[in-house]
Amino acid sequence: MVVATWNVNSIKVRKEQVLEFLKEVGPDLLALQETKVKTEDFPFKPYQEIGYHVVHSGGKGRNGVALLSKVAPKIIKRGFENTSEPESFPDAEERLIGIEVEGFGFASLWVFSVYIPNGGQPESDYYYYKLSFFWQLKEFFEKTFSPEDPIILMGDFNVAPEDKDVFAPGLLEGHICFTEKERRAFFDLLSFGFYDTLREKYPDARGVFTWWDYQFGAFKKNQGMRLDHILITRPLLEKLGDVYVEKSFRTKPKPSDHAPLIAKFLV
DNA sequence: ATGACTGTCTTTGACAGA
Repeated sequence: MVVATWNVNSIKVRKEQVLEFLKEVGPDLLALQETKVKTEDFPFKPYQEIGYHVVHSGGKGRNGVALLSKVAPKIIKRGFENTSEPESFPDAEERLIGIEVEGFGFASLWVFSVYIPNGGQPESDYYYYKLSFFWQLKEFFEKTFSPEDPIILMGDFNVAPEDKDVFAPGLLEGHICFTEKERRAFFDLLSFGFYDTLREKYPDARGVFTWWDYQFGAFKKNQGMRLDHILITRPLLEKLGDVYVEKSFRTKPKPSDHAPLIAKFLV
């Protein structure tokens, strides 16, 4: 089983690149974020034609999450369910989508694509919305699942968890996506029972990033951040193979500012 | 000159992204 996550920064602009990725890498499951389209405008057809089931949840011009799967989804979930204050997260349906599939040795495997809010300026209202989104997401998993359930939660978390996840920790301290509160919120989510696949395989690796600013020649200098993550529960951990960033898609003409992150499992 | 950002819509500038 091969799974991948990719913030495409507009599916309209990246439609062909996603098709190319599916043909080259052939993931069983692909999570997309920032599709930036209403569901009726999502280009389902090219992906369905090469054998993928596609579910999408999004709004006009911003946000938007999708899952592409070789296996047909049994159940689809959009946004938060069973949480204490779902009305406080009006855009949750554009930021979280999940499917239940059967296969890869699992009677029930849940797969989620998530796009955590960026947060704007640290300490702003939007920043606290981002932190609350993390807490609500954890509560969603606590109320809906057990850490013994096979779950893959992947997407753009807009947090670089540790110093080794950014190119210049001193320079970026206090910068959005790298503040202490955001990093705590990320690890609090992990405490549900999630494992960060990249760190399980490469605990000490430096310079492994998934996002590079479009400005300042950042990609060329590998001045990036590790903001995209594939999280898994324990039943999947023992089957984890390699995890890597497919940087080639950041070098193509008109790239997304994020590169795909891929995890392979021995099932 | 060895760098220059890229999407979207309320579109020809503002704004969000990170």
